[in-house]
Amino acid sequence: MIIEFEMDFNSEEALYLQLRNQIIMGIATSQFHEGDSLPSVRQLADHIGINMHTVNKAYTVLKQEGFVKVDRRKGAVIAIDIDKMRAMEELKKELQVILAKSSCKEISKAEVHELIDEIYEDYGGLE
Amino acid sequence: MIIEFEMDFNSEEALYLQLRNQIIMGIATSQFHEGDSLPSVRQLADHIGINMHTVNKAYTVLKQEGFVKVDRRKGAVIAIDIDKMRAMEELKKELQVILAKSSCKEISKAEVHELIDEIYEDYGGLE
DNA sequence: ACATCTGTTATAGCAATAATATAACAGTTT
DNA sequence: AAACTGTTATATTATTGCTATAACAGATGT
Repeated sequence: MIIEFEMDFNSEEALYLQLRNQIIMGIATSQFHEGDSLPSVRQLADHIGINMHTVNKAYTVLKQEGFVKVDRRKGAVIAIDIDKMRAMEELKKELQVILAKSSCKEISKAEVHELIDEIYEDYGGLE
Repeated sequence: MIIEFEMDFNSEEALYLQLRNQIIMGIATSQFHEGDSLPSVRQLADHIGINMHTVNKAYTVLKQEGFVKVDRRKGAVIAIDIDKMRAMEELKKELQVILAKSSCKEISKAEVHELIDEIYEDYGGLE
């Protein structure tokens, strides 16, 4: 299975974070499932034309954040560690800044809700 | 008017971004109003014990993002430029990553909505 | 007028981060 | 044995964050 990752080399966002984000969104959109193996660091690095260590850093972060476990045999395997409390706290902290910005720009609560629904449609999670 | 900013010098988050975020949240929570002047870069820098240029960078970013206009006489003045289209696009892009994370951690759509309402209570914006 | 405040600009230095390039090591698979 | 896996180590380059001085031009208060 080869997945297309789209790197923006002109972005301010670090390459390893772009990769991390796309993998997380890939899990949320069911492109990756629990137990799936991600490509090896060398394979993926060659494929998208970046350094091995940059991919490795993305995998290490994903491990740290509880999205994958890395196995010497199978490489990085999707394995979600659900620490919901921690996730809720992070979510709240991130939303506080983002919503403050939105509120200042006169985006209504209803509009935010609509946007949430729209995005959550693609994420096949719970209701 | 002196406002207390709480800097975390051990945080990974850059000081100028911490300051930017607290000012934006200050606007959202009506601690600052349109037309209010922020402290001068030197005053604020001395007050919180950081360099003048770090404060200046926060102000410059806030100007860039349309939250303040800086006047040679009055310093940095709260002046919100409402580019709603742009704000909506940014919001969507930021939410996509955050909600993907949340979805993976089994945070339901309903729980996100509750959190939004909770946060928006403090932001005296539109309904 | 003079001193003091404002933002702005320039230059420099230091530390940390991002990304790359090799290289080697220890397991696993074929 | 050869080819793959993640892991670790070292080194280099570029960029960023933060600090430190210093100076300039415009506005303000006495």
